Amino acid sequence: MQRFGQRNSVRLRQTRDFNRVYRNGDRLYGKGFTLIYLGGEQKDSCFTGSRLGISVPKKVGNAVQRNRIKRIIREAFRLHREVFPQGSDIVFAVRPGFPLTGLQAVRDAVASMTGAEGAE
RNA sequence: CAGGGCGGACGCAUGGUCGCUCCGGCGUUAAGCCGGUGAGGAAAGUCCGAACACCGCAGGGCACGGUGGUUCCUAACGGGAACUCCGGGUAACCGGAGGAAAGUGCCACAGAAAAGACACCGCCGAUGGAACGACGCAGUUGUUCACAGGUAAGGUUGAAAUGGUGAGGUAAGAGCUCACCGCCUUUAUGGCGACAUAAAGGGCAGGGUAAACCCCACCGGGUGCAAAACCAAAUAGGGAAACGUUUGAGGGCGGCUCGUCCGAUGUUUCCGGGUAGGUUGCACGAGGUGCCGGGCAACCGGCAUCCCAGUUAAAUGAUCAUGGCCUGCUUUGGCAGGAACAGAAUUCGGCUUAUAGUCUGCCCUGUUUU
RNA sequence: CGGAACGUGGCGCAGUUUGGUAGCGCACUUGACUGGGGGUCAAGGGGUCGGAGGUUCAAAUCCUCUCGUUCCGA
Repeated sequence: MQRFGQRNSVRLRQTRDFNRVYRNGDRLYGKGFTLIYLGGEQKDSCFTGSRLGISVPKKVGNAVQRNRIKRIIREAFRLHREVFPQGSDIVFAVRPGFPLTGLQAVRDAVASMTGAEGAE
């Protein structure tokens, strides 16, 4: 069985990391969310893999609904990393009216946005 | 059996696989491995009260804010318990609570009047007065007037009208007098107290509103774990020492070693404050469970036993299987669907609000049977 | 974590302090002026005052709880 470890080092935690991605990153607009990513040569981290940050505004729902969205997105990133941009800092910005409730729905939505690079 | 009142408990379970936080162990470090651990009754709202930390502070008063039957519980509270009075309910039970006799304000419309009844329409006009008569010496008496005066019975209103009902009394009336009820005062008894009961007396003053100002009693210093403490980059600035100071470090203009201008603002080292960042604060506590004892109860005491989340762009998840619950279809089997409100953020004690459904204790009322 | 403001016809706002009639502008409807539109004039309709409970004779207004929106400080 293949292991998909995901420690905290693959997540964006610092405010300056978020700001750098927001300022210099490329954006992909999906239904109910936006994907912002910054390529490998621009990020100053020595870490080679991708890092993920999730942003869920308060308008989406109460704390239970926001936590559930974050957990689903994090699980999708862990199990289906091939559909996300490679070697980048990624911010998954959720918008009000986020329609995706299941793990597979998130994976398909991201795969259709990023195109053939991760669709296999 | 039906309806109702007051509570209490639970709020999916078990297992496999892949993951996450923290703790312990192994590993020189790292990568990692093994074991353990991980949301609630409201974690929510942030409406009160405290602990803790920093700042302020001689003492007292004012102002401001809060609380409001009594006694008790508690670290404290606007919380809780028991009791008192009032109101609601057949009842179990539920809800409310200082002062309107210190002062001020307000009470629209309607109504005579909305609070000091010298007021208005009325009623009376006994007594006094006037006019006209009767008998007539004085004077007595009748009628009328409604002048002085008496009165607050009645007056369509209004949410609310100055004790109520009945009788006596009167010119008409009036607690003017009486009976009952209400109210007030005093005394006695019971109770820690709120208050209750009884007796005697007063003839009745004192409309409502304090979630209007206010008065009385009690309480309250401010800010909050992003508090606060410790470690501590980069940049700028501060202090000290050394070097340098018209024998000129350094800088401006200029293409330039020259010229000209400014001129100790300079360099090095050290120190202190302190930002980003990190660590502590930070989970053994007014703690949980059980038993015993005290108390009507809230609660308190003793003994035994347990350790029970600790994140910081913020972990507690995903998926599969089995079982239980509910709903629909179905002859059983079975199939399909559903499972609420809601997520720790320094920590406790309360309050309030949200909540699919399940189980359960005590009590009240009605009906039936015995 | 702490604090503040707002919610009133379809829209934007007064009225809340000091409780008794809910008003203004735009919009809407009808009619007149015009051959018609626009415009003007006249008349009219439309509001559980965010929700629930309470105080009061009476609540948009006072008190308590609650919902939503917006903003501020660390």
